Amino acid sequence: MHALPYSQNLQRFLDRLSLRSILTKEERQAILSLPGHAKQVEANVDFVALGETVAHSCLVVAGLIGRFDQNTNGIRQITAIHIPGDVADLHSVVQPQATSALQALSVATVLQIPHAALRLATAQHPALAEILWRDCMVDAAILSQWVVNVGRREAKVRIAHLLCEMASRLGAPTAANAFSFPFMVTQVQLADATGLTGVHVNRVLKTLREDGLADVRRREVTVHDWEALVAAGEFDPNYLQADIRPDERLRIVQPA
Amino acid sequence: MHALPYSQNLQRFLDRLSLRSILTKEERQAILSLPGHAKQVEANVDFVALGETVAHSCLVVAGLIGRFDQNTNGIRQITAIHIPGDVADLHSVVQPQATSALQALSVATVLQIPHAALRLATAQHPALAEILWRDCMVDAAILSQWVVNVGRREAKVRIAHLLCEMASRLGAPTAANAFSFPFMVTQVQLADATGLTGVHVNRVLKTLREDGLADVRRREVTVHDWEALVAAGEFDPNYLQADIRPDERLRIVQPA
DNA sequence: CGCGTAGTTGAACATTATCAACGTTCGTGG
DNA sequence: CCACGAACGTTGATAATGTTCAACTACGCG
Repeated sequence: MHALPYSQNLQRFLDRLSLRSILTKEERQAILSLPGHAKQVEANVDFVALGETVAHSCLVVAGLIGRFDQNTNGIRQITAIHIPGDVADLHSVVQPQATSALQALSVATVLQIPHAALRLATAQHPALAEILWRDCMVDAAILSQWVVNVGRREAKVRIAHLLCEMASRLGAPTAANAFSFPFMVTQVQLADATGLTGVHVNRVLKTLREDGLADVRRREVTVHDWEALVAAGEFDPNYLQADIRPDERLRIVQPA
Repeated sequence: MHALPYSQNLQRFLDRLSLRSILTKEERQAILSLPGHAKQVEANVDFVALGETVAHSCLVVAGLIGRFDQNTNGIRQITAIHIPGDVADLHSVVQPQATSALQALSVATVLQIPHAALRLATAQHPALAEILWRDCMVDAAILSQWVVNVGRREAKVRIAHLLCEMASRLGAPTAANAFSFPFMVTQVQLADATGLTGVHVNRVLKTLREDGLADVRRREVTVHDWEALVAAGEFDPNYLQADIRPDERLRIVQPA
């Protein structure tokens, strides 16, 4: 993994927070000063296990991190995909007993930030509690959409929706209607995220390709017609809360 | 609706918070002193609409409140069911623009608590921010299980799981293996919560009845064999985080 | 007693799963 | 740099699960 300068990893997290919250200079500095221990995590290995009590949260530095649950037959369901800049289990600060496992979708790097440091930061800067809380709620809004995706959309729509969501979150779509972006997941992982089987995902991807919407292969998504893909995926990016204007960004505790 | 003494509504919310957090006397008092405006909400009418910016959160006093999303065909998906004592949209304190609609499942009463009051309380008692944040994360853990339910379980298991979850959250299961509890939802709402059709829910409920597991009729669930229902629903109550021992309850900001 | 909502049932159909085989790509060590 | 094995992707045939449509029944409320 290309090692970014240490502070740059935290900068991405700060950027994410700043999308929805206003931070003072001191609060920004507190985020950027968080300590952390970089760790490489292998694909298909839990680095946080179900039921485990953790003492740090994992900032995604590179790669993708999935949140995994399963039914009693061991059939898996991915309930969240975290991208660089996300803290995959920020919720563990207030709820350290894991209710899902965490796994890299392909080899990834995370920065383990001790809860103690996050707690200290929120104690010194009370507004940070609300800012981190808000960050968790963005993930909850995404999760809510996943319920709809898996519960009330057909296979093709589900996959198109997931592709749209990931493209948007990764900041891939530009003015152009066609573009491509790396997406390091297998078809089976795509199936686990959409509640389908690997075989069926394969067939759906084929039709997306044949319809000229998008080509998903070799861990890369090539969108040929973004508008059409958005329509096929019934995608309305509003729930991502990613385009909140600066004057709409929230601040509950007023700066001193 | 039988009008509880006003403070008793907030007491149930405080009870819920106290299940997972330790509150000081002052913090308890701050919760109990929250102002609110009681409001009766009709079934099948959004009292919070998608995209609306709200200025208060709704504590459920009586009845059940559903969080509704839908696909572009208008087919609905219920992503959460809130019971008395829950604040259905506590997240709106930090994210006031609604990403789902709220509706009563049958006529219900809510207490609208102004965000301003909640903000003031958290400003005066910083630990409340973490306590409310934690409360939201309990709902997120439930939401995560709903993704699994809808994505990776068969119809009968889904419905059994939902019944188990609601029974547990309502505090219905006792030492006895058979009991009953009111559950004011229609079969179609059950379908919207599980990602099925009303017709299929009807058939599944019939088999649950024939198998001697549970009888769901006339807005009342009669569990005949709790253990068997738990097995049929692949239900592991751990994710509810409802049985955290007092010494495991969290407190980040230490009392002064 | 009549009307609207909710629940029930059957038959035909659609979507997705399952099973099984085969093809392709990628990474590793010789 | 090539060969090999393992993981990943592709395809067809068949089966299971749940949907749709349509009709009919039961219940609650005025």
